[in-house]
Amino acid sequence: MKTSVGIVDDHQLFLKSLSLMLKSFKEYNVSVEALNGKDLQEKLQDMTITPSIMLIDVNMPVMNGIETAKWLSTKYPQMKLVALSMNDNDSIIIDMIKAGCCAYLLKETHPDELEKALQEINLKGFYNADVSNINFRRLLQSEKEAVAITDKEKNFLQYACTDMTYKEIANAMFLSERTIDGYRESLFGKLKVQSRVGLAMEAIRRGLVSL
Amino acid sequence: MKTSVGIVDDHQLFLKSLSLMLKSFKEYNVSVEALNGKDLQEKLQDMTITPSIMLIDVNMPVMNGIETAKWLSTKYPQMKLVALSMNDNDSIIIDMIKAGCCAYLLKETHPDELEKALQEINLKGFYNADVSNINFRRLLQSEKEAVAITDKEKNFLQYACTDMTYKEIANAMFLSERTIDGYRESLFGKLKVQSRVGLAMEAIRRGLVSL
DNA sequence: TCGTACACCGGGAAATTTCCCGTATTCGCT
DNA sequence: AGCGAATACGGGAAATTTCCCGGTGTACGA
Repeated sequence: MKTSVGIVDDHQLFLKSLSLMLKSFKEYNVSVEALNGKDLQEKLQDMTITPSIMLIDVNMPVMNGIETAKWLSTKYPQMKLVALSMNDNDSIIIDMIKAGCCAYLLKETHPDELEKALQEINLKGFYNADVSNINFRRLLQSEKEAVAITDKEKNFLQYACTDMTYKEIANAMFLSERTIDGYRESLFGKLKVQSRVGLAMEAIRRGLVSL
Repeated sequence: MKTSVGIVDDHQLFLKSLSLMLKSFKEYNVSVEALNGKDLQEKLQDMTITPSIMLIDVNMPVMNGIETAKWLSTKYPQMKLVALSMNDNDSIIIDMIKAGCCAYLLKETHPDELEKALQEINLKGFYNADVSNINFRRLLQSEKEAVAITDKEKNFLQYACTDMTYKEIANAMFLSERTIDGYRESLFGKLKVQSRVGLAMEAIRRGLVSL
């Protein structure tokens, strides 16, 4: 009996070709392909037998990796979640693990490694690539709190990653500069930065703003 | 006779699975797989028959898409170059076309579209996806100048995308704050921004810094 | 040898960011 | 009714960014 796997990734080319590769693994079969979390929700609804392993891209529009992972881990607790990420300095990956992922994989991983990872997940329930050059120091350092970013803060972040001055942002958001000040202050604390550039960078890294 | 295709992409998982997909297309065969420009150079050296189409990822370490495309278009002028990009607002893509690419493809493209594109490139020598939602306005607007960024400026950009103050950057680069000032000024002009945040954002967008 | 381009540097000032202080309102909860 | 938490706001000041003014030294071709 083949292991049923699902994939969520907004890059169709990657999604489809990865699917093809998994199918070539003999032991695995791809039962769901979705372009984002929302898409996945709809597709899973119609299914009676859900996949036992789900590969989830971190950066997606509409519904990102974290939200998707959280939703899956509550709705389908027995499903094994695997985070797929582009860069190893993605501090968001720790959030993925907190959201219920039992493994992470970088997209520069070799296919053999992927197969090995899937095998191990099936056997042991998790996989941990010490082989991978993921930047653990950085991750553990920021591990303490799975910071919760408000919708308003997220909205402000969008503007903060821009050429606009705070005064312009305040006008655009119909708020006082002081209020904006508060958001900035709060986010500086949450994301552990001390300048607007650092804030913008961290926002990008965590996929809080889409570029 | 199958058409020989080469792929350059730093994400092995994508590289290999895309390769698998291309091979499944019947009309195509993958003769080279490389992780970056440098890697490709070495691998092409040993080949007598070079691929007629080369798929090139834009964002790569060691030797990025632009450099690779430039090198290929001078060394192998008859080779058809196709740029592969993650985001459609990648202003760098216009540089890829200038560097000799006859087509661009987004990674969220559907595989069928890819096959169609390859077909068209083989027949007409180019492919233009008006179907694609690429942001042409933005590209054309920034088309005028293929701004040349100095190595020193690129180095400075790395620091500019950081929490560091200019004073700290100056110290780290063993330069005066005034000199740093000059770099900033110059880059503001070249990238058409008016604040450090804007500079950092544009640097990320153009792939000038790796995040 | 002159001119010009270019990388580097400095003083100073306006604008913006960053960080203090504190207040008022709303809302849910006890 | 009181209380804490969240949200919005203001005055002011230090730090940093941004933008002027200028200068020196070196390299390179006319």
